[in-house]
Amino acid sequence: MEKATRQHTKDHNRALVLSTIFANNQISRAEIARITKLTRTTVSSIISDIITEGLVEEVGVGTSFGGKNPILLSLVDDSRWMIGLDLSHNQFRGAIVNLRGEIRDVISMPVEEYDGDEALGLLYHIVDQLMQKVTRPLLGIGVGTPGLVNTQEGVIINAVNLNWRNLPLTRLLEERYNTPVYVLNDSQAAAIGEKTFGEGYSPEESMVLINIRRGIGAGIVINGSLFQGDGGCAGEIGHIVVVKEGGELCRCGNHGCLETVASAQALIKKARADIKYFPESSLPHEPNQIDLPAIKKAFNTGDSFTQKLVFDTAEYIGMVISSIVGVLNIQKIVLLGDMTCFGEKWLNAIHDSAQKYSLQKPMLNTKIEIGQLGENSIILGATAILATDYSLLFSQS
Amino acid sequence: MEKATRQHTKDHNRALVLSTIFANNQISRAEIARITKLTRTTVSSIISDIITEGLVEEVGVGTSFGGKNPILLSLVDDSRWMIGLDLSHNQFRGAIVNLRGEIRDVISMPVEEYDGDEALGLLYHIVDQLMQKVTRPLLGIGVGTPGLVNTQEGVIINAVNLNWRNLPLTRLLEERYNTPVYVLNDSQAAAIGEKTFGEGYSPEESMVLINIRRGIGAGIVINGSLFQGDGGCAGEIGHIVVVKEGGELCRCGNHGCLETVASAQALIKKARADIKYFPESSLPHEPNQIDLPAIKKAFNTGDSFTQKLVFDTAEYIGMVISSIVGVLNIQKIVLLGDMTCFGEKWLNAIHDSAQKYSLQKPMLNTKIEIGQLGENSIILGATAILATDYSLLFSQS
DNA sequence: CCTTTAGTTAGTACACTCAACTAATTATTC
DNA sequence: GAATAATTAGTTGAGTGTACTAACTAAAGG
Repeated sequence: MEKATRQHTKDHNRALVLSTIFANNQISRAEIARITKLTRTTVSSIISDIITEGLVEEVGVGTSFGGKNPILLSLVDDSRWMIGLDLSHNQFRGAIVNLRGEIRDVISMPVEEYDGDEALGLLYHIVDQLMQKVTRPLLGIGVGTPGLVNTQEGVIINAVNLNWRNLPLTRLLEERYNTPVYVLNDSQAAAIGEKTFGEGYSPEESMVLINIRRGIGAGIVINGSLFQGDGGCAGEIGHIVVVKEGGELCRCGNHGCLETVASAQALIKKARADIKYFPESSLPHEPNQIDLPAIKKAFNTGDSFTQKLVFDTAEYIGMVISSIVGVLNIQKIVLLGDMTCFGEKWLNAIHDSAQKYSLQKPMLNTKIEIGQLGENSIILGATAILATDYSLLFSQS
Repeated sequence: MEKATRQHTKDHNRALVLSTIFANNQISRAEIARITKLTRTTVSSIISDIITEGLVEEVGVGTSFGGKNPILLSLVDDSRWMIGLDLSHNQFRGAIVNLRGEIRDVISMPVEEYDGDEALGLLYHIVDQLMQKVTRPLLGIGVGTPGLVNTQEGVIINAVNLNWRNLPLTRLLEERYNTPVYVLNDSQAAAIGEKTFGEGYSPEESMVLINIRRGIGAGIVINGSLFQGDGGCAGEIGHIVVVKEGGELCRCGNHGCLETVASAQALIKKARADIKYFPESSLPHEPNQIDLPAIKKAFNTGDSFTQKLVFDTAEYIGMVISSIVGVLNIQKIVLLGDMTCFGEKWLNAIHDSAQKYSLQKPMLNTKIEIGQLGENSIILGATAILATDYSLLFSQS
């Protein structure tokens, strides 16, 4: 617990006003006062400050309801820019993003052959290029990376694919670019991204985002803020054992992890291995030709072999969701990643499975959905953590 | 988000000072100022207020380290009392508790034949009696009850054993006794109790308490405060399905829930059913004579049939813990309830199982322990939620 | 012309801070 | 061992910043 001062009060109320403007495209001072319960005086004073800082502007006059017309205020979307990085795919992607989560520029570069220092060099290269295109005040750099991350200290503890261990990425980037840096696990970033820039989330809501690609990870938002756990690896659900006996060996050393049965890679592997027993299947019969698009196509044509495989993944994902809901009773689960290409049917199968393995009551009110931001969620989440750190917005003027 | 005012600042700093005094048996104003980083002036002013309110008193003079002797302050343990109720056993237990969690009076009454309104009457009866013995200012009444609870609205949604449905207990008790009332699920209360009055917990820590008796429930403390989930039933882990195929029917309607294989009742049932196949076992061979003490005795003598049964429960509990740790990466798990009578061996078996079913890394730093407060944890937790609601402490004077 | 709403201005309240004070003790010096 | 300096504890009174109140102007509707 930290002591409270006037400054905290002020920062809090400024953040309150700013988030109210953020949530309402156009809004008057009086309306903000009604929503926040601050007095009109206080709101006017805060608005005057943030107009000076260029964050907000007067954009017109609203309609009167029996009195003077309100002056409408609006966020200046491009008054600050941020750089967001997504390191979790075959390509590194970097983007310039504004306060509304609109992407102003993107660079992506394949990383497949690189790892270790080379990968870091590629990262620098991308940021160097983006930096040259930054013509507005920069809030900072946000990074979403695979692997275990200690966000507080800004260290990537272990990113297997990139061969990074104990990489102090925050310090490296802050020294090189002299701007605030946040490093987040990719699934955690995606969760924050969906929550901040997706539709229909209230600020204090809890939600869990499950990111299913090669690996499987989750980002957990509790009462509106990211929960990272005592060791920073909350959400590492890919290695929960779901096949109790005879499970396949996982890269983590255990057998029967969720990743071995429900990831995109596991699905492809299983399809390639079993296709020879199902000559009637509409999947390509040459294992090397089986990839996710092929599986999707066969799935959509109703091929029963493929459907069985896909629904099996849904069964396991549903099991883990039932655990999550049983433990946390969080009523909003968002799914992301390649596997979401199987759409509604897959989603319903997951819901049925989750229902099957858990108490009816909590599950009835639980909504399982597919993420709204698609491939951008990680980049947007990495920057969202900057945009919602109002101290960054206030220190610049 | 709510607006911030001076009052919030003041309340916050008062709570900060008070919790500092709470955490240090005897402490001077100057030391509080150093710890909290408030100025000595501010600390003195706050102390003056809370001395007037009787919460704190000057208890002596400390040793000087080259200057004026500090005046030592101490919490007046009995300056406020609370009433705590534990409804989760065969007996209702009610107690008068002081600010240090010391029990000043206890009443317990068997509830076995009662349910519904009769049980409520019994509850009133206990509180009536306790109320007569309350000779200090009362902070309020805290209730730990089995079943699903909506704490915000103070409604017991469903307590099967007591046959309560949508019982607005908070309102009923507040109207009857005209004092603040909190109603919590029993496992949640126990978690708060352990955290507040147990040794070795830091205020902002996360922990999960797993309560294993007839049923199994968990209380989840995240960043120092109770997390109840969107529907108030976070921690309902007893009905996570752990036996995927051929599991026994659970009272919830599903098959293979954790409760059906790892609760005290499940253990007894299994022992009674299987004893006939193990004539060499040292357990009583008459099923009706098998109860928990008997099982404990056989377990401690090294009876292999009994050990197998007990370790099987540990295996399942470990599985669920592995899910919890995988999802939340919380490094402190506390176990409570009848089953803790199997001690270290059982605990180690749980740890081994959890290790087996989860990523090594997060689990290595996870500590699984047995609760420190024993049967009092629910009562103490129900009152802890009152004692740490500093607004209650401040509104009285 | 009255009422209502938006927004501003001037002054107030209050919680924390600062600087300077008193009080009491230890350490140092002669 | 007495005088002095230095340090620590705690208080006092003035000062500061932030939100609030009340009263104002401006502009619209009825």
